[in-house]
Amino acid sequence: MGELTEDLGFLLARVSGDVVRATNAALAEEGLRVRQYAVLLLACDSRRGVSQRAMARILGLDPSQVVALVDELAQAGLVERQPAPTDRRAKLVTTTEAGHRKRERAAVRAADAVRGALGPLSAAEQATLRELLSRVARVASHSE
Amino acid sequence: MGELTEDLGFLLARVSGDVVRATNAALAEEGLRVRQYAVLLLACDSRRGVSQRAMARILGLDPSQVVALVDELAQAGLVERQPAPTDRRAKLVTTTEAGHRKRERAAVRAADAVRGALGPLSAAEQATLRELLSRVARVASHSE
DNA sequence: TATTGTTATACTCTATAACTATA
DNA sequence: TATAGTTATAGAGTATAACAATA
Repeated sequence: MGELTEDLGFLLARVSGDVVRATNAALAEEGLRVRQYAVLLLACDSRRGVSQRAMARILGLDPSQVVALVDELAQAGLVERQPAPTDRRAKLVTTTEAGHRKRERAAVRAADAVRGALGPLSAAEQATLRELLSRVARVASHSE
Repeated sequence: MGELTEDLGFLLARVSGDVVRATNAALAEEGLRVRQYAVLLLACDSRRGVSQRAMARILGLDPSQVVALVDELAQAGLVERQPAPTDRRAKLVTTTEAGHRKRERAAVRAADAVRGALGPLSAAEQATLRELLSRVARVASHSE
């Protein structure tokens, strides 16, 4: 074990890659990839829909990438674009009935995959990890 | 804040993405990307050189991806492929003088970038993060 | 002038399959 | 028969720039 394996940047990328791989494999049975699943979740958990710009900020993606993801989900009948009442430039993404059902099934598979990939850590340690990362992510979502 | 922002898989991918982005930007001044930097580090920290297969296992990459990375570093004069004495199939990757100097400069920039990207966490919290992730990564490196 | 959504383009990363030479 | 390195290819992810409609 050399210095690389103690590098925090490397470790994040390494573990994240494994977790994304495992999650993608699990979600494939529902016809979804992690990115699409994340967009679906954001739409599901919002009352009146989310603008694509807001999604991009939360996801850490370029707005143009969100367009493609919403396109795919819309084509699959899982989400819909609706005109925003207050701002005619914006479109709010909302979830269809099928989208909500899909999300339920996908959430179970995704959670299992993540838990499996992080097997070496106890539930308490996974909670610690979640707390630390969410602090970093929260700052990033605000400043972008 | 909905359920997505509490999802451990999402948080890992989100933070990892930001850190890789920041590190790539910092390493660009040395003409390197994180992947190349990781390979350079592995070669630097080995006495007699590392096989590409071993690198692939540690990095969590397909062996064919390592070929391309070593090609790029070799073309830049930073590493060299040498025949393995014990196994004529294998080639050991070693570092040149220029490679060692490049690594020194790159390491400073990379460390700064990671520390900056994880700014919301104290040094102790970053150490906790490192310890947790290294346990997961260690298991993954063995089983693949 | 700035912002939302969008299209387009190029580049990097990821996933597979196949081939060669050795073991 | 299995392993190390390699080549090739297609698909997913990332990074920019530009544009129309609207604020």
